[in-house]
Amino acid sequence: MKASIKSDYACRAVEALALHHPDTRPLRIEEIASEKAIPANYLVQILIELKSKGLIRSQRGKAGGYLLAKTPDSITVGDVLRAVQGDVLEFPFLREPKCPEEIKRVWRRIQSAAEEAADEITFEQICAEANRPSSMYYI
Amino acid sequence: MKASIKSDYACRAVEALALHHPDTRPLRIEEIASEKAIPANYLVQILIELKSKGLIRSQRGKAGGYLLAKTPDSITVGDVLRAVQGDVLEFPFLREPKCPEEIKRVWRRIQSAAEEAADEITFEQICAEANRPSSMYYI
DNA sequence: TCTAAGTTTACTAATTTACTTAGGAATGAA
DNA sequence: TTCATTCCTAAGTAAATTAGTAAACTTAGA
Repeated sequence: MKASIKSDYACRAVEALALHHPDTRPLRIEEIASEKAIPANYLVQILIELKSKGLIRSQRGKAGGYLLAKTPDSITVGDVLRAVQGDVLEFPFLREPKCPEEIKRVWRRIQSAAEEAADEITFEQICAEANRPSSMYYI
Repeated sequence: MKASIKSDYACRAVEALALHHPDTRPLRIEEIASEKAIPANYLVQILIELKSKGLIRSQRGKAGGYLLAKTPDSITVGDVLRAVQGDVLEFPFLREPKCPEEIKRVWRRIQSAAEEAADEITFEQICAEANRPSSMYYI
């Protein structure tokens, strides 16, 4: 099971918007892209998906750009992963009748563990860590 | 993050060997393949990987086949996933310097949650569930 | 020495990933 | 109303991965 860089880009982008919050000036794609080292044309597609899931909102035209649609404490990593992937962790063979039931239960347990971990982390927490010197973790 | 069917096949194969345990007659690839509905030629490659990681062992020649190399209670789902994939859950961008540290911490938390869940499940437990009628789960 | 098993390597079609490109549509200012 | 600036949408694509298939080889027992 390998995570795609798309999830990483999505979280970095939401982090950028969360760090900008509650400023009401929209952030342009180019600003997010250069700040977070994400290819701008790829980022567009990710932002569209995040928008369609109601996590962020956009403003067109001059002085346009992106803003969070909710407060950073009400957006979790799980929300972002579900927006850009189907699920936090997907097990396509859960719908496969040939997969034994006791093995399906294994996959569901791992799926729940990952999902619960992702749903516990909000972007408010991530922003707090970003603003804190890293040396604090070693005290 | 989508799990590949290879992981599923690997767990089904180890389950077959665990259910057969402690019988010392080796199980042939064809037996495992037909019992667990896995393409035999693909299963070969998976069994080789499990063998190279020391989870199962093989016997060549006539009356050859596969056996567990350890007892079912000492093999976890995590062991099998690490054998056929690099890791239970892989985040390639953890080695990417452009990924912010606070985001890396997010991935590590999800990774740990999935890994701990996978390491808690042994094949002895899976065999016990396989031998139990499914209706027991609803009592 | 025959034969039934595992072993190894190579090949491949289909899909997914991580983009790029090109143009269209909205917004606000001149 | 025109124009620059922004987001929006669709299509295309090279590279990698997935999920196999196939063929030749090795080993061990009868």
